[in-house]
Amino acid sequence: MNSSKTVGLADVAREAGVSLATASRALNSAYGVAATTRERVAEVARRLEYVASPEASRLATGATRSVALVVPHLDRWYFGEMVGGLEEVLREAGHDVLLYHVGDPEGRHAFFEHLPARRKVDAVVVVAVPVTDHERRRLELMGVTIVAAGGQDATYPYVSIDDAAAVRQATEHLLRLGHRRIAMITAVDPDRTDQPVHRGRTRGFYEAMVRADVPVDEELVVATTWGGVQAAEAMENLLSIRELPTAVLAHSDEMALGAMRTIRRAGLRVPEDISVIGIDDHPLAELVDLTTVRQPVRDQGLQAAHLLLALLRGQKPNLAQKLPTRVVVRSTTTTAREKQPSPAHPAPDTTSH
Amino acid sequence: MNSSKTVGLADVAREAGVSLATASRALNSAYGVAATTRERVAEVARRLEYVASPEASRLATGATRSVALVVPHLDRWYFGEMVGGLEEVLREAGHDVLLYHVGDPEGRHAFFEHLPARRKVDAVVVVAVPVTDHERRRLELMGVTIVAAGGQDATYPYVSIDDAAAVRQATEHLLRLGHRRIAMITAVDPDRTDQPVHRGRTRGFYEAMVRADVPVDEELVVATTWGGVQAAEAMENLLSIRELPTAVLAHSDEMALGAMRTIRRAGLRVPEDISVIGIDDHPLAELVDLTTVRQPVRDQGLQAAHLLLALLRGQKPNLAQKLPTRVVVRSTTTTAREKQPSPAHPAPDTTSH
DNA sequence: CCCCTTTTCGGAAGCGCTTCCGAATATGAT
DNA sequence: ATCATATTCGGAAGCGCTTCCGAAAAGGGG
Repeated sequence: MNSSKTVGLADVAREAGVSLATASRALNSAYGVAATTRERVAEVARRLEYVASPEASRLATGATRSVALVVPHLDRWYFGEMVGGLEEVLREAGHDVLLYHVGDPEGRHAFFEHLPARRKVDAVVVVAVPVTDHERRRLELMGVTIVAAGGQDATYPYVSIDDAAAVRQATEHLLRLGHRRIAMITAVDPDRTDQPVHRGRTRGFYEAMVRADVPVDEELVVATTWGGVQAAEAMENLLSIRELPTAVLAHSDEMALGAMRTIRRAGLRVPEDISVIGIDDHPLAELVDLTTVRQPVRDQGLQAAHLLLALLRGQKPNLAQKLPTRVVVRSTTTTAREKQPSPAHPAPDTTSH
Repeated sequence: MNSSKTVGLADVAREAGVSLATASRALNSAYGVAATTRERVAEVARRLEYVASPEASRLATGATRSVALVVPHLDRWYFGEMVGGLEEVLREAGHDVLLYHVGDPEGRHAFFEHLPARRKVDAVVVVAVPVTDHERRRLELMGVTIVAAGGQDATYPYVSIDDAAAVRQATEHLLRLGHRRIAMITAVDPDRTDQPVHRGRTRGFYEAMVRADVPVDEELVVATTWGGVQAAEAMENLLSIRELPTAVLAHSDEMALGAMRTIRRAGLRVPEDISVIGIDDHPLAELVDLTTVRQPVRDQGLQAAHLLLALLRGQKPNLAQKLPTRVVVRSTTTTAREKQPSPAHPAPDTTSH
């Protein structure tokens, strides 16, 4: 199966009539080798299709030239997009990208206790995963550079969006349309019991409301985990309130879609009866005409990777980068209706219990 | 930054009072070391938090214990899900997972010409990427085990779904609802000009139609690249046909959503005027109540990984596995209408030019 | 109690590359 | 032409681990 013997540096050196040392220097275009020699060696290497053994050079140099990506989910658009961005610049910079999925609590625990990436990477980027103090300490045991991509984590050099600003933009969009009874479905990370809701995003909402001098009805802000069906359920609660909201702001597009499903099933119309706005600008948001605030996910990945590379090079980059967001108006938001709508069908039974 | 010196095998050996050779054997639980010795070494290793240098052991053994994942997109649900499945079992089996994104033609070319994974992995899994003959030849240069996950490729041991069957199921669902004028929006891979449309899926449609003895109107099958907005445009063409279809079958859920947007913008209703069915059961499909045929994506990843591991172990697993699909009925399909609907607004101008 | 087999372990030779150091040769100034 | 300096290159010592091979120790049978 395996064609012939793999060619090693020794073969190249012999063929080019130089020593191993010179061959190595020539190929790494290091200083101290005559231009003509370098060219000759390079030529031979090309002809022989020589590929350096990464193991050997890593052993010799100590640098692994690879970085670990620690990701909590792979199956959500946000993470795929982020990883895509990271991978692109990392790969172009000649680094290998190792993927570590730390989904559920057990997987998470396993990762931080065993540190499978130990001794294998020069750096790790945690994407949108809030690390506990203990986990941080474990990570540091690896003794490598760490950066955060996305999420709300200031423990490491990071690039993300300004979550508060994003929600503020969404809220202001609704306020501008005349909405006053604005509901918010906040997201909480299921793995992190110590931090009940998404702090930044929630804060942005309150900021915009007080700034506009509109009182917020606490009944209208509900929390749930990320995910459409969870948000759909949360929306049921919202619909069981006496005085319905005229608009709802969800912490993600998936959640917004879930809310819309509940609204429609209750016989209400979007946006005539209730406006809906999400966050992300998920690719499908365009297809369902969802108004949302767009965040540049892929860019966050790209920037985070650049940040990491700069750090690795010993430069002093900007350690805290926030990328801008902006609202994309589509057709799920409109001006606030005047009076309470009467549902065609009553809302699902979610009265009290 | 780096805490103390990393402990090496030599430290463990010294501390345990044995030779390097014995320490190595003890830790790899190889044959030929007394149980008590083994235990003592293990204990010391644990206490010192010893972690073997993967570089060194790889260099010495020749096995890399890592596998490359070659993925054409990272930002689409299907691929994230697939990668998630692969990563899970591969990681549990102690392998590292290297990610290689081969998106556009240049990236693709770069990958197959430079073979960046060369000498770095024991195996590669190509996920849903059809490889050309030339690419196949390049890949083989790596001299490693190869499997395919998803997609329509029989060049390597694979696990995927039966594409023809999936579309047949979708078509039969529509036929059962009384539809006769069924349109299909087929997907074509933009990187593969030599293979115009998705063969399997397209075939399944024709099979179901002839089996039901319903003639297919060639005007009703249109091709486009994967993606919602592309499908939306394709749908515009479909709506400019004199006698409208009563149902449309899209090759993916994203495409189905695109089609729905066009239909609704044309003032027609889904499903009353036109039924829509997709393929995949994208997580958002549930939220928008899209009827679709579900394919087990994550399972394909899991199975593919197991297949790979078996191959690596020298076993003889089933080299061609097809996982079942089934239609999930939601609310975008209903019985065929009797008469031509009259659009509230005329369809967008797509008449001839 | 001796000799032969089995078990346990240490020495040492790599794995394929990088890099320090010094030798050899070339370059330039005087 | 001469000497100091700069350039180019080869020898050799690792990087941290695995594993072959043989020596030493332990076990067993007569």
